[in-house]
Amino acid sequence: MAWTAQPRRAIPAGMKKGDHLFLIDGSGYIFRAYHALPPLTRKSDGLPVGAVSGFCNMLWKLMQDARNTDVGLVPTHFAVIFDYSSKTFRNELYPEYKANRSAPPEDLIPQFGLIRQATKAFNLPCIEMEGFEADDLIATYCKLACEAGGDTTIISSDKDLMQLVGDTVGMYDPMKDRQIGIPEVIEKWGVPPEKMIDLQALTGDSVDNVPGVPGIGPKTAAQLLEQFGDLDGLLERAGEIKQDKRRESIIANADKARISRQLVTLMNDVPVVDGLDDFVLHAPDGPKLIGFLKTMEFTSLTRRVAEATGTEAGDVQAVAVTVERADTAHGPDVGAGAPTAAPSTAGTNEAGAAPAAVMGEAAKAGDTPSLLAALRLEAASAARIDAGAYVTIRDTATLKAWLAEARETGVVAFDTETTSSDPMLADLIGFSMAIAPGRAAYMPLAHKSGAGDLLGGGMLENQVPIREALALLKPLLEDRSVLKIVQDVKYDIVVMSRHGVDVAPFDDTMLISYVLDAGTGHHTLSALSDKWLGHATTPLKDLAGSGRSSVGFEQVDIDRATAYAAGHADVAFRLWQVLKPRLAAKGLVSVYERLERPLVPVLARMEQRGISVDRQILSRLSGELAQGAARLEEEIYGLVGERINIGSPKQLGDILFGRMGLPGGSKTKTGQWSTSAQLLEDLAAEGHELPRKIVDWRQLTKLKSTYTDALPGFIHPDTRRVHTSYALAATTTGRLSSSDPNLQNIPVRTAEGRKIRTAFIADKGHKLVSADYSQIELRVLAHVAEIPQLTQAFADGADIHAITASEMFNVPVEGMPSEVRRRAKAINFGIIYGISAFGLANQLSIPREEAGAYIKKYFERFPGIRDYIDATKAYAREHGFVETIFGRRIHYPEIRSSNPSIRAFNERASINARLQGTAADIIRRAMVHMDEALEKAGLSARMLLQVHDELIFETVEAEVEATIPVVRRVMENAPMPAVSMSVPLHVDARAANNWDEAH
DNA sequence: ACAGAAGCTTA
DNA sequence: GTAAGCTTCTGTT
Repeated sequence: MAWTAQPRRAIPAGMKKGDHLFLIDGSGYIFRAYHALPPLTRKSDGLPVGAVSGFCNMLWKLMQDARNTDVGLVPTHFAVIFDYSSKTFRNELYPEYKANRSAPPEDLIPQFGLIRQATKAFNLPCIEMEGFEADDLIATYCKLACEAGGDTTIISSDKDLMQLVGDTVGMYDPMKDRQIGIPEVIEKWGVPPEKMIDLQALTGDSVDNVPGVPGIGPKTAAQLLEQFGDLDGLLERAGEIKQDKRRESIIANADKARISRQLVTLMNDVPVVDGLDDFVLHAPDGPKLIGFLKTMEFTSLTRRVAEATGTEAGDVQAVAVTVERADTAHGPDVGAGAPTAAPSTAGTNEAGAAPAAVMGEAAKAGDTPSLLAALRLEAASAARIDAGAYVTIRDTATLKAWLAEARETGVVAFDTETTSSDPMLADLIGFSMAIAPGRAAYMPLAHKSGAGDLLGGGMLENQVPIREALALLKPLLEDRSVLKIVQDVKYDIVVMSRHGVDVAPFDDTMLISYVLDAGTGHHTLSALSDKWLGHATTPLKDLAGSGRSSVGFEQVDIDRATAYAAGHADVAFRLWQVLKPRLAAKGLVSVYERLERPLVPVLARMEQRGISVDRQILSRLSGELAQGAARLEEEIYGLVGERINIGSPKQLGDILFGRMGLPGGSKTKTGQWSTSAQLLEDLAAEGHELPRKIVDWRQLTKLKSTYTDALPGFIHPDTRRVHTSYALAATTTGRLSSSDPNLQNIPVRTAEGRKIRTAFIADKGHKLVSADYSQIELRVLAHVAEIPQLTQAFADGADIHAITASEMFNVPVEGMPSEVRRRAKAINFGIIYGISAFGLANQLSIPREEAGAYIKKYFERFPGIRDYIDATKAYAREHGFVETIFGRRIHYPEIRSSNPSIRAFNERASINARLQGTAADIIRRAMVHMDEALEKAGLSARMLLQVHDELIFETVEAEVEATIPVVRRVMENAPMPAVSMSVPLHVDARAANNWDEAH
């Protein structure tokens, strides 16, 4: 139905019973849309319009939806409410209110004005008032509407507004398509709307700087309000609270709670100028609205509005918009900051060139990558995902039809459903695929009846047999002309590889997101779906339950499994359409193509190979550790006088610093005594017997529980090797991480710990080869900061810490005292970590002033490093990210925080990220090139493990001598040809029967 | 049963 | 001072 069909009210008159007022929290929406939607959607002239696009889509959708909903949700009155300025009457109440709000992001600033213009283009009133927040105006209009007998719906999900919810006032969250009434408020916060004020007064709000009562969160607050009725009752009878800390905190902070209550209470008697009769809804002026939308280049919304209003879009001219530009000429624009030396050839993988028809109808000649990216996003965020529309594939004929269609389009998203999150143990239960947005299917393969007896229930009927299914899938999954889209493809590659299927070529939505947005959150399917599609995926536990009562996916009802699994393929497909063009738009294609995608099969092979671990060695060590720990336990009990739980820092602290009265006890942030190793070591150095024994006990029990006892449990029943799992997208800097088990933190520093490494062994007739980069991060620093002395020292193969000490303290390297070198070494590490006087002082156990003096001295001798640090901070602050020398971006969205410690932390992290991230890129490149180099050299060596700057191989004994030079060459030349470093890289390599001796 | 804190392992 | 993951204890769900 066309919009113009909306019944008009002839005469504007206030409001009457049955009327319905819609109030949009415009300011809240802007910020939410900005953060939820693409960071950098831009119009073709560079104007950032992501939030405006979201706002217009929302407004339009809201009106369409509202018209289709039951009676009572059709608006008769409509207004959009904005904040006027940051200073309000609350600042007089409490000067710190919202004081830690940082300035809006640069690319959001021009959008404030545009959103007001959008509101006017929709023919809607745009309401704001100096000295009051939008929330106060909303409260006031709610009250006016209620008094007039009308209903109100507030378009927002802000908890600050929930206090207004009542019989005639509801809320609606347009992003999650969720109505919020009294039951929803109670469900979310545990209190009815009228108690929200008291709840917020207790919990406070760190974003707005509302203090609240420290230590009281929403759960505790709700429980207290339940018990005491309201805040006043609680404050009066606070003495009755049983928990010591809670009682004390509430008594001590009663004033804060009272001021917080004033701050969060919305004012509902603002002297507003516009009355409700000004809000009577009028039909939009088609040409006026379309003119605006055209100007903003929101093509698909323009088309939809034109259809609905019966306007011919082609007849409408774009209009002028006024923009408060922060700096559109130099903003973080697409294509800027491309890697200086990374080549950007298409590569040999057909996956790089998806068929134009699939990549999008909009990709016509003349369109820029960023325009395509913007169009994709607009379409995706407006689309609805219907889980009821998916198909269940139950026979080979249907499967063949889907496979034929996938081959035709050349692109297919798929996902596997299995029995385990460990791909080496996972059994295939089902397979889902999507060939276009909304066109997805699930093929159950091994679902069982839920009514399982001890034998686990029988296999259900009407499922394609796994062998047949795999035989049909294999040609498609291996077809070089069909691109497979998968979220976290390494998992599926390992699973399919165990069934003899070699998945290629592929795109991985998780990795694309990681390249685009490292540092801005997680890259799981659910997070990406929320962020880009505005679609909440169903948690697995909704289907399979959790904990004790959970069942395997094979027990999940097939209809529900279809909605879930096909939904994943559908979402992956849509995400790919949105995210892939953004790589080109932001100049990040080569990072994805060179550092991410090719590493996936390399890591999949490493994980599948695993490494041999000697059970007997671990078992013997475990016994020794148990004995040592038991002896220490008896000695500790003797000294303490009772059998405390040594593993409980709480009990330990109470005994050591409470009962025994040892000195120097400091506090953790929860107020407990600190019993850190550092502190116990200090006490031991003062001659106390007990702390030494505790430190020793901790070392033994740590080694036992984390390593000697846990590792045997990871030995695979079939391969009899240990298969770790590498995460490609878990760190912000580009490093890998390892888990299940983590083989990147196997002990090495102490003799006791190193024994664990002797259990990692080569097969019979084989050797382990360990090759590690020497000082790679300092070499990267010397290169990027262009420090002549350091570059020269590395070129000479000199002792870098000694050279640093010599420069700083004017002492010759010959005969240098080890203490002098140790301090220089600590400073060098400090630089890599984004040095602070506080941290260096801690590390060296010296006064902060002295540490500060060292740093000052260091910068005098190496002014280039100070310049590098300053330039990095400035760049990060301007752009919100830093880059490695290969163009990898690492984002620091909080770097402009007004909180000095948050800001300083982000500055240090960004300084470190360029160095750590570049080193991570270098070893990634080495790993990508390694297998081919070994094969070319006719060597059978296989890469098994990566530990950040070290690679561990297994090779037949006879080839050890030939392997080491190849490995060194590949690692040392890894930056080439993309980057030619001014500092040589150096790799040490050794071979031995176990990891301890090889390292 | 789960979440957070504390502590410890690595580069 | 950077970047991770795992275990134990503790308090809450």
